[in-house]
Amino acid sequence: MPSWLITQTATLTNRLVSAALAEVGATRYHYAVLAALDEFGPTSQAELGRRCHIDRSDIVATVNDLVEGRYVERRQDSADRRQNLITLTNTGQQRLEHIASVLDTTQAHLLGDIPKPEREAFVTTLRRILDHHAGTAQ
Amino acid sequence: MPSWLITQTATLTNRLVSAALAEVGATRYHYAVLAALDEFGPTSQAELGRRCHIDRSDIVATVNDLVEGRYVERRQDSADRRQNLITLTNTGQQRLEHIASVLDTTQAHLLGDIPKPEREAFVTTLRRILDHHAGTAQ
DNA sequence: CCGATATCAGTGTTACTGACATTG
DNA sequence: CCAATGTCAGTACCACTGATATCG
Repeated sequence: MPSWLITQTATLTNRLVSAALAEVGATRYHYAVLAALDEFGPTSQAELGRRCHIDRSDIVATVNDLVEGRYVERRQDSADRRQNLITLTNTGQQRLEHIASVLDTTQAHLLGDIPKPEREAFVTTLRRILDHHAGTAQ
Repeated sequence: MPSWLITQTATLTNRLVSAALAEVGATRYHYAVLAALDEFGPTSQAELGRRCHIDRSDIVATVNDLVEGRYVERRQDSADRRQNLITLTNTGQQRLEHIASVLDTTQAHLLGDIPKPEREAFVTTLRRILDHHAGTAQ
């Protein structure tokens, strides 16, 4: 049953990833938001949520954490005062690189001896499934 | 980042699967335990936990639910009185088939237009990852 | 005494829901 | 008036931890 395999694999992945991130005091949400800011530049919270598939409510808490660590800055958008513009700081940039290197190690451990072509096909399929549901799933 | 894709896919999968199961009043744990009983016959709770990768504590609650619905029976093993032997009832057998058909539909929706060979390769890789960590992860 | 089993109580994370005030 | 945004409180499920009692 593929769905069971997917969730089992995800459980395993989450255990490894969470443990690795916990050692540097981060969470998956922290990484996702930092990476999105690095890729797309200053972004509103609602937009961050859409890009990372994270709920608006959870973005609030995540950004609170990141502001506290001086990894991002939150300021009101003067053009649309409903929105907060979140920007990555230099410290945040370094933080992201650190977290990414930790995740690289974890990834290698997770995928172990899977040969590269199979690994790439696997990633392609994951991406295809997600893309296929991109419209229906926020 | 593969691990991010895996967890995103799992989130999507869980949303679809949980929604489908909720409509028939079931959970993923219910399905896993019923399926394990169908495959392996009467089993102790600890063994169920190992087979399904579910914690012993959670097996207790799951079996409680299933006993309440008359889907399984729990009785003490006369050979080893520490153990409860859990057996699938006829009602439970029907329940399992019903849930499985619901999941089949969900699965088809999830995997959408992925061609069969790619689908099989995907499942193979999932299995390989899980097997590779079978020793380290209970 | 040690190990395995079942149970219970409780924790933490993730994902989500509903409500509200503010702004466009 | 309606829609979007940010915030807060609370819920549900999943995974896990620790303690306890029983039994082999």
